[in-house]
Amino acid sequence: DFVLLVRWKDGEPELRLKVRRRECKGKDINQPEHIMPEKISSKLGPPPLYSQPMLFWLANIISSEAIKGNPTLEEVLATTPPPIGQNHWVLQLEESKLDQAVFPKLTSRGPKEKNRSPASWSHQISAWAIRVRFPDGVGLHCARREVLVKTNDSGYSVEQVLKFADQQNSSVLRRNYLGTMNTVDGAATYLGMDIRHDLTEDFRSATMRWNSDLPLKLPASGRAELEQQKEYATLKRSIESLSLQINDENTLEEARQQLRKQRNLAYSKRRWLEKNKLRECQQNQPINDWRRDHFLRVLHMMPERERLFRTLSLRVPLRSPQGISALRDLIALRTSD
DNA sequence: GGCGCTCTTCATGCAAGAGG
DNA sequence: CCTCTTGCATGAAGAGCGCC
Repeated sequence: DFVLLVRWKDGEPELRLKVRRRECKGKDINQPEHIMPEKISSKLGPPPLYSQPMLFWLANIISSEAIKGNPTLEEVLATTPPPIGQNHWVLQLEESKLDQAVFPKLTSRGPKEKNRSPASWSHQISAWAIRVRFPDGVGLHCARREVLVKTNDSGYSVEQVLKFADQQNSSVLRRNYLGTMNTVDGAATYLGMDIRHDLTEDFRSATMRWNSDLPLKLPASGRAELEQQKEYATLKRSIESLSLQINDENTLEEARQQLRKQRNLAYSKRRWLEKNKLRECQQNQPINDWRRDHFLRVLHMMPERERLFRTLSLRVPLRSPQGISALRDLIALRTSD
């Protein structure tokens, strides 16, 4: 279930999206629905672009040509709701796209038809965190937990929080998500002072290590150490001997198949050793000056990414020139090879 | 010690990139 | 173009954790 509509908000058109998860917790009835508005703001103005959910949804929707008539970004943003009489206008979706994966598998050649699986998500998110130099990775549920802690603290009823999280039993929320740290400002409450809401956040993230010098590839010293290892050397020799046998003209085709299989196993074993060695190097990497970073040196290689690097952190509305520029870049990245 | 939940590890297969 | 090699998805098993 997927409804995109446009309505007036403070004299300007605003896009709003409602999605219902098709699969959630292994059931297919009573799925939770989530609403995402285009405009999010506070006294300080809007949040940074990267945290505005409609940015990514809109880029996703437009690049997958999901709206009927396949309008451009500019046409979608120019859509205005009816003046009087009706509150909103629902943007019709392309029927054939409704079954398409919202989060498709992405390969180096662009999106694939198939859905991304939850298991691979969990792996990938952790890998992304390592890539942005958190040596310990990040669990899929860390973000969920942070959302639920803050939601629980925002004055909503427990019933609404549970519905939001699609949890049936409040003990799951209390035990597994809210954790041991409560957000009550005990001292201020007792003394009748202003209650603070920013006390626990830093402690929740205090164990997250970050190292700007985290190696993403096995350094030469690590590789040398690895090659000294007996297990690694044995593997290397067995791969070589298997390759010799495979290339031998006298080897029967059936035997060759078997040998290939053996070699593939050896490859993955070797990969596993290399990965472990890399993890070890990452864990032991001392923390150096954070300003020594390679990112700025390779940034120029993809203009879209270079612009996104600058625009995504700006605190501007989605419809601002910078917001539209970010949307265009995301669409370009998502549609190009 | 078992349970429920999640994350990590490990094995496997397939597709695509790299290299000759 | 063919073969070797790598990257990644996938899912089962294991580990860790808190609770009872």
